Amino acid sequence: MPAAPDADPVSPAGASGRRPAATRADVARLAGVSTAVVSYVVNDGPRPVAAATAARVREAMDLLGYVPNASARALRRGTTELLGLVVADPLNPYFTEYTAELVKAADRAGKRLLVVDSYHDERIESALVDDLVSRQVDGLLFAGSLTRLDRYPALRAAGIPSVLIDCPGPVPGRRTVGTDAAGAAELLVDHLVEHGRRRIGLVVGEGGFGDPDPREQGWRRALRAAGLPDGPIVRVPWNAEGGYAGGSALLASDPDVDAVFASNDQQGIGLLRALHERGVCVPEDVAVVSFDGTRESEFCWPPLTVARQPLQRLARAAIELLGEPERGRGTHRRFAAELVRRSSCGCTPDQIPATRVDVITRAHRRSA
Amino acid sequence: MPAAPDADPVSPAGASGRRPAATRADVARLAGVSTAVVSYVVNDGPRPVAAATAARVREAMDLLGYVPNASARALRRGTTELLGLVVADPLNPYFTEYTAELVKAADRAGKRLLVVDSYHDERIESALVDDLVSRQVDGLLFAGSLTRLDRYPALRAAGIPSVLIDCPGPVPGRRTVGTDAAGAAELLVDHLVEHGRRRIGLVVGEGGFGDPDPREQGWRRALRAAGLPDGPIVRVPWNAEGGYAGGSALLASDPDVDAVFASNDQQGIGLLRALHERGVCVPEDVAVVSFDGTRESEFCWPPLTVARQPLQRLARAAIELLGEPERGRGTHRRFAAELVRRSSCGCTPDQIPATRVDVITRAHRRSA
DNA sequence: ATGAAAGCGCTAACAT
DNA sequence: ATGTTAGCGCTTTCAT
Repeated sequence: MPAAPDADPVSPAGASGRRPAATRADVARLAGVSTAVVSYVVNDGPRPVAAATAARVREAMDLLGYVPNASARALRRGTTELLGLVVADPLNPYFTEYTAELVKAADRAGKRLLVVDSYHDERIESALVDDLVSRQVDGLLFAGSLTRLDRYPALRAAGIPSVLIDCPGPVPGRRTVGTDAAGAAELLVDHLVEHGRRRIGLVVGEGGFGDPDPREQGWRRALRAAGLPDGPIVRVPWNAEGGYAGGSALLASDPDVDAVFASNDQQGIGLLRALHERGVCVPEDVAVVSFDGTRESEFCWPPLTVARQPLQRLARAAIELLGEPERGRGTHRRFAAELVRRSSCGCTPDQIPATRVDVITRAHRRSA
Repeated sequence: MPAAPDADPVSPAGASGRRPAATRADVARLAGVSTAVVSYVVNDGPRPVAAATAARVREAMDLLGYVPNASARALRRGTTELLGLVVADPLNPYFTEYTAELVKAADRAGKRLLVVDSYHDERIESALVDDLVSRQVDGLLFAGSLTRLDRYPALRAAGIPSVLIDCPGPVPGRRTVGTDAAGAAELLVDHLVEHGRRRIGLVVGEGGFGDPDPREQGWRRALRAAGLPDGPIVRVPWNAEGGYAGGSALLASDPDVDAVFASNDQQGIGLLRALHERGVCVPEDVAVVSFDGTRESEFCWPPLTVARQPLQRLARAAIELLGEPERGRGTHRRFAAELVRRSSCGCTPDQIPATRVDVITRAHRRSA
């Protein structure tokens, strides 16, 4: 006799009218065990199961194409293995690269990341946080904004831990991770000084962390230490358009500028364009350095000398911090940026360590 | 006397030992109604509730800081309002920009996006898909790989719809959306021909869609139509390093090349760097164009002339497609790319429409 | 307009 | 080592 349409155990239904997914009870019935045993097999505990029984259960699961229902499990266990990430500026490659590292770091901890974009809009952010809380995320990460916890009573009430992941300094009562931005600025400005630059401008973002932003503090401190006067400052948005506008303004206001520190890569890249369009040579006429060290900084022209943020370590620290017990006074994990010499600062090829593309070139020469 | 730290009714528990979250039953009790009524209020249906009663319920919810439990709701309703997105190449800005648009488009449909990165690894992808199925996602989006459905029986068995979102052409039995890549290549090569370029090379990726990749088909077709011989081809990875290596190879093998079409922006950007390092002027000596039109293509130097993919429309189409009833033969939604003239092709300023930065510059001049 | 209650799939305490 | 079962929070049918 012809098999019923449902005979194929793996994809038992046609395109339409598929039969309901197998549950734990179906598996138990087919394997001739109780539902508890199936649970023990699926979760590898908490009770032991005889090897032969476990094998029968696994066979039944395969046969039925059984997939556990995460909603039911979450309801029962009270944990979703889900983390929320709220990104204020999802267009900035710094944050997308950071996000990729967070996805990896979460994965290592067996968690999935629910990414949500707020575009710096408090109302959007608020609705999104409510949704994440409702979805019972085990933790919340905030990127690119100093989200105030008291705006989200639901978060606090649910006792969901949260971390500010792009935070140059500690915040009382909060868990924070970040790169020492002031130190990075000093590193960069010192380097420009070593190259003999004397009139070093600053392009900085609007509404950063603290006032003045640590990047500005570091820039100023390094200038003082070198016995140099403050260079011109311009405050613009944290993006390439901002850097472009800032570069134009700087050039117009102070023709003697011989170097500029851009507070993030995007501003640095916009700045580069402003310089190119005016026929200003980089680094001969004006040296440029920036903070972040995203991939784009390596492939613009000329390649940007940067203070690179250690994204992998930041991401892992952020995930770790979520798991740690609450400490009333807050916890800050600070990382140092690393100076990456490329050519925009005035370094010559012999001063620049080999990069990925150099390796490519060499490999190509060999094979040619 | 100082208020106890716990006095705030909204976050009633201290940092530790917080009390369990309020449930629907708590709200019902406080409002003096049944749990069903609370449901009706929360969901605005399916049964009507008297205005006064609804107000009482809402008050009780506020008082208790009640947040619905999405896991319980999902368990009961069988839908999570969650979509999965599997990204093969999360480092490519094209996909991160696409992802941001998908997040927005999903949001419009009241859904959240669970983003997961496969890094082109089938084993990782497989584990990730299983997890997403287990989490009961309402649909699955695959970016950057032609994932074969038959590798995921669980997906099929669960009847979860999926869409290939970066697909230049139809695939039998699948839902797909994509830009007409062959048409985009023609658009670009035609444009180079108009600029008088005669020896137009191609940098293309490895293992694209079909064989040859539509970009190569379009490039060849446009050359034939112009009565030009095929230019040199080089096959390299779909990233900046690939474009760099490809550019180096092209230049070495064929010194007469006067233009190159790069199959994506990243390759175009790497190519630009190879050209710069060799002192080749763009566009004077070699014109460059690429396919994608990511933000980075606008801010590299010189700005790249590109065929831009309509990401917002693609993203919306992808989300829509998930909601449509299954059609056995598959559905493909194709979009045309748009030619964006910038300077890398040889267009002069008067041939280039105003861009964002021009507007910035003008605004700056006015205010100066 | 509202209430009572079954049951979604799973886990784990308590049986045996 | 394995079975039984209560109950997680919610939706919705069926009463009233």
